[in-house]
Amino acid sequence: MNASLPATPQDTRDRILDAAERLFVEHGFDGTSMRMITSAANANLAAVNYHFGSKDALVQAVFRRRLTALNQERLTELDLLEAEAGGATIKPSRIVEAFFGTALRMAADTEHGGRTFMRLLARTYNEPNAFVREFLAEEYAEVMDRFLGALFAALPEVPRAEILWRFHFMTGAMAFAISGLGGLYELADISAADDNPQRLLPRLMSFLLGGLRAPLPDGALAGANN
Amino acid sequence: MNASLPATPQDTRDRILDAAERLFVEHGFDGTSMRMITSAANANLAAVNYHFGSKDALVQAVFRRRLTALNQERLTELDLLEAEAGGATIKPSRIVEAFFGTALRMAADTEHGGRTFMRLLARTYNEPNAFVREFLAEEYAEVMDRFLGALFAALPEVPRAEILWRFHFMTGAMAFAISGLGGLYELADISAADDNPQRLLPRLMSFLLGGLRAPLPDGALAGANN
DNA sequence: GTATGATTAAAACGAACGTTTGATTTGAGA
DNA sequence: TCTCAAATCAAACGTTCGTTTTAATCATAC
Repeated sequence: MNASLPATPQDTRDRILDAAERLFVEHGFDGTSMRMITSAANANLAAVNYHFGSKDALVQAVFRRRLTALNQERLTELDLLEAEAGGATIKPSRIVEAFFGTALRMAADTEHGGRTFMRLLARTYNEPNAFVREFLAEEYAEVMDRFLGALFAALPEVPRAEILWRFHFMTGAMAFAISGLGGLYELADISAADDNPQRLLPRLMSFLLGGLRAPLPDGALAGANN
Repeated sequence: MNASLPATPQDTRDRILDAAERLFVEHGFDGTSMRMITSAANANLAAVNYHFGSKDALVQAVFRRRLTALNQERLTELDLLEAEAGGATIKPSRIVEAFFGTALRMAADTEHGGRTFMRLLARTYNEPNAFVREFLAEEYAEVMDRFLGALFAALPEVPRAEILWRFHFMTGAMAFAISGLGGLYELADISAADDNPQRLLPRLMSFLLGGLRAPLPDGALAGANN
């Protein structure tokens, strides 16, 4: 009678993670209750606390499941770039592509939930929840250190503060790129939207590199700690 | 004994709005309870429902208090630009400055709560809460229409889809600029941070204009609905 | 076949939520 | 001074929250 049958324990865990991921994007962490999650996952209410311990631990598990792999992929790509350069300077565009390209490629994967997860990640950058921020800061620490270091080395003539901020701006553009054009553009000739996900990466990359290479603001070189 | 005394009715309303604004930034809408708000505002628990009707209505009031004025200022600046140009094309940089400059100038005002509000606004762009999204879409409708139309006219050779997306990317960069460097940059030579709010606007503007003027991605001109 | 450990199920826990009620206090005009 | 509407207050409403408990069920090795 049932198509998928009693569901092995591993199944339940994964169904909960999938349901939570999707609901967190839609309603946020606080706006998603345990009952919403478990009923969407066809699991008992107590299943979350049994498998994960608490709601907070579930949130962490949702991130860890994919974020660790994403950041590992980023580090691997950077390793390749540095090995390839062999001590010589790396083109900044390659570094930017390694960081933001991996994210957008994962966001383009609608089959295995990559898109859902990246949308969650994008909207979590500005999450006020304290323990989520701390958790993400820890997960990102090494990646940020490596990529910013690589950009500092690739752009020795640019003050580090400018690079830091521009990387932050680029992250904001990426987050919005992944979130998609919201409901704010409906009046403005929606026919022009063209939200083909295939074109999103080259679109974003052009913008990011244009911003990164832009002339420095007045006074950026005067007395800056380079 | 009391410094500010029994508090006139108008005071209570404003104290509630101020407290809510601040707490929403810190904990989000769902993470901020009526009891947190009223106790932070030195008001009775029932005061919110008395003055505003409901928690949702309070959220709307928090936005309306400042957002309407901000968007009005944006429209006025655009009116000036168009009158000044008198039918001729307007420099895109002027349009970008009119939209994002007003926001960042409000964000630089720490005295009258402008900074707090803009941080709230920035982190609300990705808010999943349905009724907040609808409310913001309505508040922004005219502004988006006018500014995108102005950019379309100022950049007639650029496909509208590209302009639309780049405006979206710029908004993301602005949102992150206002939110500030989070806890993600602590490992990477925090001494280089230099978060002087005076320098934020020129920094962001250089980046935005660089991104807006960047070469179009391959295929952007081929068969695009310009 | 039965013992065993892992998983699911149903029910209840106290706490916190947004909201409402009804009484009390306040302050300005008649 | 009295009046009355506006504002504040303490208390309680019913609901939902995350979590815990206890029993039933399952798979598997002996």
